[in-house]
Amino acid sequence: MDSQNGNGRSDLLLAIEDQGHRSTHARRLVAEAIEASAESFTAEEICEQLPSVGRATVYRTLKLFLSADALCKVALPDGAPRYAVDTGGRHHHHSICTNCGAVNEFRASTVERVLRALDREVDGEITGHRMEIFVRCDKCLSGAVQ
Amino acid sequence: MDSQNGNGRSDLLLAIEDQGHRSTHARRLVAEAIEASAESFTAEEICEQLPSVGRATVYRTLKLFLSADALCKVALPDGAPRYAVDTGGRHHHHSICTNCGAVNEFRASTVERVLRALDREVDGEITGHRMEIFVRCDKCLSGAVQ
DNA sequence: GTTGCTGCAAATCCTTTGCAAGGTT
DNA sequence: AACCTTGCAAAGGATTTGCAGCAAC
Repeated sequence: MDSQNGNGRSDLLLAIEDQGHRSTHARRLVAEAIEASAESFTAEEICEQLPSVGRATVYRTLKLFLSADALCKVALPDGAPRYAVDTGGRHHHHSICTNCGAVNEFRASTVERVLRALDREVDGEITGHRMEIFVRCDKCLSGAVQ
Repeated sequence: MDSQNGNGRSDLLLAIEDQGHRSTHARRLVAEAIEASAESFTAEEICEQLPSVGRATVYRTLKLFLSADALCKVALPDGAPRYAVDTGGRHHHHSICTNCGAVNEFRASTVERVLRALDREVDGEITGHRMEIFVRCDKCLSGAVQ
């Protein structure tokens, strides 16, 4: 659950530095806000928490984190977009609690197998996919959050 | 592939009539435009084809068709929304050709089986899911469309 | 004649872009 | 110094809403 590495430097920040992007004040603030958020969050929430950072910069920074695979963007059933820290390495999918917004990753080898099987069932050649699972997480089921 | 039933009345229209909605001129026009479209389409395309129908009405009508399960709404990898006629009855998923926009349904019993299996792998209780498969369809593969 | 529907324009939500000023290496 | 980033404000795309007039039942 520790979102900082031993150096006290944000993993998110490191991820984009690795891609040649600069480590700026605004980006550091956004990274910290993200790492302080319990569950998933919206871009707007970051903007509210960081009035000193322009909305455009927040979006640009989120996009950088996304392209560095340090963040993932999911959508609730109604399409409302949410972001969450992405820790897994390889390809994986996400489950989103529709009650509290908690996002979890799961590497479903089964899912990959199915996709391969679908290749025969589907017209054409599969080039990609999107898959999200909506849940009511254990915490919410046990009443921790209404 | 016939989108009209034997009565010459639009299936889309019938679907919302069954839900107690009125059969109006604007709705008839929207239904016809949809049934005349080859592959998937955007709301904006319908608006362009029907200058006499207000944009709000187009969206309201699309929403009605959606809630009657006569239409489906999918999103391309970049998130761009598209609509397509939904003919299948039961729960199913869609494949979308990223080249021509063709949308096909497939009832992947395998997928459902996997979802059931995931119940054990995922934290909490599964309440829903979203799954889209992106393809390059046979027609596009064979060069029919660049 | 009710009640539902329509078009219009304005509003909303999420996000991007142009640009001049300022920050980072 | 050279180039990247920033904040602001405006633009954008998709969709919704308020509302007065009109249409379907």
